[in-house]
Amino acid sequence: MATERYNPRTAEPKWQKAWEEGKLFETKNDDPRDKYYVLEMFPYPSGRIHMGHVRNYTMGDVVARYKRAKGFNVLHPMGWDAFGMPAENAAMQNKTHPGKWTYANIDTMRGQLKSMGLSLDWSREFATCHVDYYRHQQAIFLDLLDKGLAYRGPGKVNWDPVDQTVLANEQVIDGKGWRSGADVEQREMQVWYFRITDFNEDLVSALATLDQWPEKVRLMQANWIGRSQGMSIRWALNGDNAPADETEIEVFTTRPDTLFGASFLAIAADHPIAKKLAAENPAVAEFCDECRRRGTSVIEIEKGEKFGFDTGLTVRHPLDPEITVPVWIANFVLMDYGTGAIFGCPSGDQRDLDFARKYGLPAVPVVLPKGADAASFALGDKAVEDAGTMINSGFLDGLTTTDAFDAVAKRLQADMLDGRPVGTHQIRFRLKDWGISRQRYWGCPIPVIHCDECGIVPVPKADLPVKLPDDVEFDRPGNPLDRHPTWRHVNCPQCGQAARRETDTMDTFVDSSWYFARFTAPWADTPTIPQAADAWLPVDQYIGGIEHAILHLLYSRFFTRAMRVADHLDIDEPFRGLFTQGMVVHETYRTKDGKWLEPGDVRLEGHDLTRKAFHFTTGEEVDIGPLEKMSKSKKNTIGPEDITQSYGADTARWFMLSDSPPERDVEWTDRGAEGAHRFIQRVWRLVAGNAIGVEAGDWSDAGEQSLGMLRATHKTLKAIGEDFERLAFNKAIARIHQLVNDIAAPIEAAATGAPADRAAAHSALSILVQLIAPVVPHLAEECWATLGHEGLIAAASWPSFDPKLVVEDSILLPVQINGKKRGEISVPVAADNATVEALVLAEDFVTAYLAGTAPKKVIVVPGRIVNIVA
RNA sequence: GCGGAUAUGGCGGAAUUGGUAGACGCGCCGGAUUUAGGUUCCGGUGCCGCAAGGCGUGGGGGUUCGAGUCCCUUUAUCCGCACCA
Repeated sequence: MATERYNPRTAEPKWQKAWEEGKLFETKNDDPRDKYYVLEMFPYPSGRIHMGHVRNYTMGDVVARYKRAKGFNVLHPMGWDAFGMPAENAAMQNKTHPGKWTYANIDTMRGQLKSMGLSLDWSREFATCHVDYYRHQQAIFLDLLDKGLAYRGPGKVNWDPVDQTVLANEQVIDGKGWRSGADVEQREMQVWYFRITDFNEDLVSALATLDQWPEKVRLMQANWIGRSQGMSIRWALNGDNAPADETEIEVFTTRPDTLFGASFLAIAADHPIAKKLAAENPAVAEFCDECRRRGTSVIEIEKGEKFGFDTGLTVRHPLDPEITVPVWIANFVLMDYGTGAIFGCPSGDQRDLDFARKYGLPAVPVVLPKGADAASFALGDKAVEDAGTMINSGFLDGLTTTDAFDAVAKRLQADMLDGRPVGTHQIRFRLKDWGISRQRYWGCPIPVIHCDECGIVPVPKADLPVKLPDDVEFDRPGNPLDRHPTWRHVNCPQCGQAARRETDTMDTFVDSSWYFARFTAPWADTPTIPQAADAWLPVDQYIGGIEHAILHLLYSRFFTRAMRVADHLDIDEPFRGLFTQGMVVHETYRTKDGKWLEPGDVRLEGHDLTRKAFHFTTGEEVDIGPLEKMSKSKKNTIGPEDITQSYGADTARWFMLSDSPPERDVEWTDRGAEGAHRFIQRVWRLVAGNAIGVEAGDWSDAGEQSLGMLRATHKTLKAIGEDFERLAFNKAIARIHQLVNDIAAPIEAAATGAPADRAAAHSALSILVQLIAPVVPHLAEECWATLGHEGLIAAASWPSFDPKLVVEDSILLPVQINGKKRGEISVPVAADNATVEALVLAEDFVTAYLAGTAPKKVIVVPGRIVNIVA
């Protein structure tokens, strides 16, 4: 009798209901078992769940279900990173309120996630845009203000002069405002900062403790924080034409050894001296404005043309006052880095060399590269950035670059300028303080009040929350909080005089910098319950996209430290294990006139190289484009419901983890999804088709074929546990395929055999179902019940492998002759090298090769390989 | 520009530490069953060659008994760069 096909459309909702009614995934804080906290980066409620989410949350769910089966008290929560710009854009476009749009999206997406069968604790769900969340964030802000970790200072923003609004970098397209098209200006204003640089040394050194983070991410963070050792050197300005009160320019350098190669000083357009010069000289002002117009993002500056302006000022060389060096303003020098001034050494730095060549500044070689001839060496188009021997450098000549560094340091620390050393050793960081002010509505209001009498006054904690007003309009650009008729007008909490609320809201990265702590006690009327946070944290396994490798993860690490200062928790690092998963990509389709088409609009014909695409309705031939991250703009998205409705959530889950290693991109293909579904049906046939014959029992008397089947099963069980621990899902899935291939025939034979064989088949099938349960939980429940097990598999313990069943007594060793495989030999596992060597040399194919000559050497790698050098 | 990564059959990929390259899946070819098709089952499938055999992990060079893996060099592609989340 043919087994009926497994029907996910009826099975999946049934088991989801059973889990929910049994409250299987609701986690208690007072559970005595060991904790395990698995967290996926929570989603921004953009509208619908996409395949990237499915992949991310499936990975987390496999870990959660596996760890739960292993006996841990697992915390696996879900929430919404719900503040942000897209909600305001939607509000402008659709004449709705950002909150309404956001909460509607959350409802949709929650439903989609639930249909995925994720083992989430929904009782801890929250959205960061809800006042019950952001009121606590305001409390934390006040604590940080109190501890000196939040402050207000000058900052630069993109200003759209037509829309009269601040723009995000994303909203600046080729230097123009995205809506107005106006040239964007850089404007300085007072903004709020978090003092992340207070922790820069710790943030970089503690990276060494994060041994369960990808090496790549740790490196990216270290480079981002950018610790560098060097010297701060003061250059005395030559007096006659220097601006008032300016006597020197301080420069930070990591290469004081190349000081004799200095041919100019370059300062940033925002350097105080440049500003003073600009105030007097329109040509300087024009040049500085031009620098600001070119944009300030690193990428624009580094890629763009380097240009400079000769100020006419000169400075005296710190090692030889006879030498004077001109001072330029240059667009590639940033006020944010170091001191906002550099000394240009054309021979030792490619950028400086290009600059010197462009403006006819001298370029004298000071480092002789290793192996170069001193007499003939000349500087070409390439600067010498590597170590070497000093030349043309006065008292440094002949020293190595390292020794020259020390010699210069010694000298400059002894030399005095205005009673202070000319040079001092310094450690500098590239990391800047975190600017958190956003001139937007849909964010957490910064809880301070500006009073003409008292200055900046924190909102008293008793007055929290500072709630966002609901009655706002998005009919024009700018921050609705600024033009709200009443919201900003309050009395000063200190003096009672009329005062103004801060209308800046916080960067949404603040919201996501502590949500993982909030999940440990989301009901608390304080930001955290410190005991709960300390018990659950750090997150044991955090999973998310590599795009967050720097900002979100660094901010969270900072926030954890800041919250410790404010006594909200007491841990070192927020995330013990980190995994960064790859994207889900899909082919793109465009008509000949360049319009994007959805996969559903396209009909594919042919195979591989001959493959062509045609527009479904017009029949027009369509260009098949490259694999791209699924995105609305390129219309190459596949929604999870497309799959769940036809194949079920398990198919989507299985496919998302198949084939591609989880850290790499995976391509969504219909064929792949079909393959995943085929496998699900295959497992169902194997289980349901044999369920009548098998039953639990003693299999110790089972036949050799049945025991072989159990050996294969237990070996796989052992290996899969290791795969899941390492998040090697693709390998686990390959192994499960292999196992099903191996045991399908023995199962069928055993199911109609002796009681011991039928018991063996029952045992093997039960283990197989448990192995797939973390990935395809609905199918596993259906199979589990069909095999006659009581209770839900979601609540069952992970099986343990039988050590007797995973060892072999003989092993097949490959035999190489001169490094080429020529045959195999079966040897006892216990055999020593001499025995193996003797056995190998007696083999026919070996003696035939050697033809009577003695081998030069025989290498036996126990358990691995034998190589004969003839 | 700076920083980071990747490269293996027709395709996605596997190969714990330097030890059988191509597991597993997709696709394709052949067969069986059913047949309206799909499904299902069995066999084959790196390349060249009739075969013996040879060649094969982006290219070039090196270390080693042995290299996808280590070293040098080179090419191509991808990602991040501080107000997108």
